[in-house]
Amino acid sequence: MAPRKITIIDIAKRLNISKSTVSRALSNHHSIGLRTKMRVTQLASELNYEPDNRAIFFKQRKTYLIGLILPSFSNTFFASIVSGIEDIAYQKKYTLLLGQSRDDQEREKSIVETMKDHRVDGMLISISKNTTSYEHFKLLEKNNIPVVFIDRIPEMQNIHFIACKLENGMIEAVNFLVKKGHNIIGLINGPENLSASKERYSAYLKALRKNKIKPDKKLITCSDLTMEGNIEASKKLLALTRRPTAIITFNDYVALDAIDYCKRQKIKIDEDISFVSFANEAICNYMDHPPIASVEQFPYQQGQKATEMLLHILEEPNPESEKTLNNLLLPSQLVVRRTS
Amino acid sequence: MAPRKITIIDIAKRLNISKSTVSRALSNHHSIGLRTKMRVTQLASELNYEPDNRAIFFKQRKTYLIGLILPSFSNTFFASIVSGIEDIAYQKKYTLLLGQSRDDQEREKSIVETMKDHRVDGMLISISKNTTSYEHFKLLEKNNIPVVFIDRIPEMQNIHFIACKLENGMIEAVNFLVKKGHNIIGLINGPENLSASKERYSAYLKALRKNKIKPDKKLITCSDLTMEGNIEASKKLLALTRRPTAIITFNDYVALDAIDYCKRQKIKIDEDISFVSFANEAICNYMDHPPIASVEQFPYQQGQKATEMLLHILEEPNPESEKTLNNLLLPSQLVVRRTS
DNA sequence: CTGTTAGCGCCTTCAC
DNA sequence: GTGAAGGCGCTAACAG
Repeated sequence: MAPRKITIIDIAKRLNISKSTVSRALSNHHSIGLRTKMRVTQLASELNYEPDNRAIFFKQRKTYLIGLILPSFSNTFFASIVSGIEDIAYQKKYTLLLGQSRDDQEREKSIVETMKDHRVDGMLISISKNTTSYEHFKLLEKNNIPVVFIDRIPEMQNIHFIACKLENGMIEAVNFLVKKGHNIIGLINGPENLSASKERYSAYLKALRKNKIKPDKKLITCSDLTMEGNIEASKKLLALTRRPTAIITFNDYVALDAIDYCKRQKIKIDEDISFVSFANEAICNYMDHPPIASVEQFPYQQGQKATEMLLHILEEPNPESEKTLNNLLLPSQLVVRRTS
Repeated sequence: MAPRKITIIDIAKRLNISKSTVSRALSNHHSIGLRTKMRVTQLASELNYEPDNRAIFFKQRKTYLIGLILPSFSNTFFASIVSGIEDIAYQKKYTLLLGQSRDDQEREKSIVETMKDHRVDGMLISISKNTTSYEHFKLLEKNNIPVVFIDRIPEMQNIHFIACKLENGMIEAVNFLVKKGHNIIGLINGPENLSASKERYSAYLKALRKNKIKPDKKLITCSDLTMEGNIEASKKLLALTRRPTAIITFNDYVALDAIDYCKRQKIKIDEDISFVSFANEAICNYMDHPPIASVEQFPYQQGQKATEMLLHILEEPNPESEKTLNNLLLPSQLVVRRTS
């Protein structure tokens, strides 16, 4: 049991006044005499009195806590999301509760429950790539805890979410490569259950068709986004007799592993093969042979918008009956890297 | 005001029993009849009853919340610290409150206050590189909120902390370079007020002396760790008439900027100049010319140890009078990169 | 076995 | 201007 701290009752006793007076004095209520107000604030600071927010929030049935669950923080994409979220939340006096799912559905579930138990006012979630059951999210709905999903969205009805529209980025990517003369363009996609993968996939097909290129199933593969998976996928595409001259990857990290693999196989980057990826990670600018272009997904902005959306929902407690859905798709954008 | 949720009182009323009975039934107290226990749990789940942890913690004067403040999450060093922390905290049912100081003292201060207001049980802090006043940390002490500092430690007396001992790493680094034939070895250090910088500095001098190399002030410079600062520092060292053949940098990111600068100046990496750095960031393995060696600082382990330390303090509420100090210095370790 | 009561720290009517 | 009383949701000491 933590040690007791100074409360308004302690102050009241010492001053021989009632706790309500102390309360009012501290919150600068107009109907309190200047003298008592002074005495109270004086003593309060002497005793190092600190109001207990929890008691207040408790009464208000509010915590000013937002639960945030991401697969991981180790890549800068998610780190940027966090920054965007934090900047908005911080302004509005909300604090973030943090959890990494590690792409583990059970862990995600358990974190959701913990945060629910902490009575967070709302949640921001980017789902794990292995999440296939959505029971834990429905639990939140039951508990009237609003959720805004970010970037990795579950396939559920009636949810709030924000994501980056990948279709246009993928089309720009394909167009870019075609313009450079490529017509055998491979795709290393992400886990199939992610909506982000499905979106890339269909946009890829659409873009090829627009460019009158017949899709070749052999040129399409998936990775689980581990280094091993990335290398495995690269191996598969590069071993084809009809080898691609360009590959579009799920994100920059996949591309980096693929490029590394090529180098070890003495396949020359930007000559034998070119890479275009997603995420536009800044670290790639330090590479000698980064992907020549990358689709920017604006993680910082996604984080900001998601938070604004959530706060909007929180501040506007409209009746259940007319629950309005909030969702937003920011357009992505192909960024061509400066050639060094 | 958030909507009211089901409470034990609601259950008690419907069942015509007292709320204490409900409370006991729910927490599986031995002295409750099986029948009532059944009825209670039954109704509870029907009504989607969810206990309010806050009321419980409120009584216990505990929150199971740990405040975490880091300069940023965008670099993987801090991301690893977070992972280490989270893994331990998660096991012990503690949840993390998150804040980024952005290396801004005022922001750090304000986050500390917010977390104090949320009555976190304890805090883990890696201080901002611009923090020079420690008032906000003393405030925490006054409030009996224990703090364990991680990696970036303020120069205060009587604090708990964990860091990585850099002296041995720096000495290994210098020895390594000397063995490779270098005797003009530069240093790009970090902000001077960081203890981590001071430690590198004195270890650097010590190591040179051990190797009978006379230190040259011109070969030592500092960066504020921004890209501009890193480049500025590189410029300065490389413009020397007695140009270093090797440079040790504060961390990998500094080295990357320096290497980038060299390349643009047509200074050949690993021929004209070699780099050794700190942090051993995995991303460097993708580079064509990463620093040839880097001092591993074990951020994940630091995070783990810090959390264990904090939890130990929390669970062992020994009287103020005999407050024991906890601190730990993990040894660092020079890691030589595979040459590709 | 179960009910009553009190209290965690604060705010907020309602009185005077 | 100030005090008294009640309640937020829950647990626990004390009675039966």
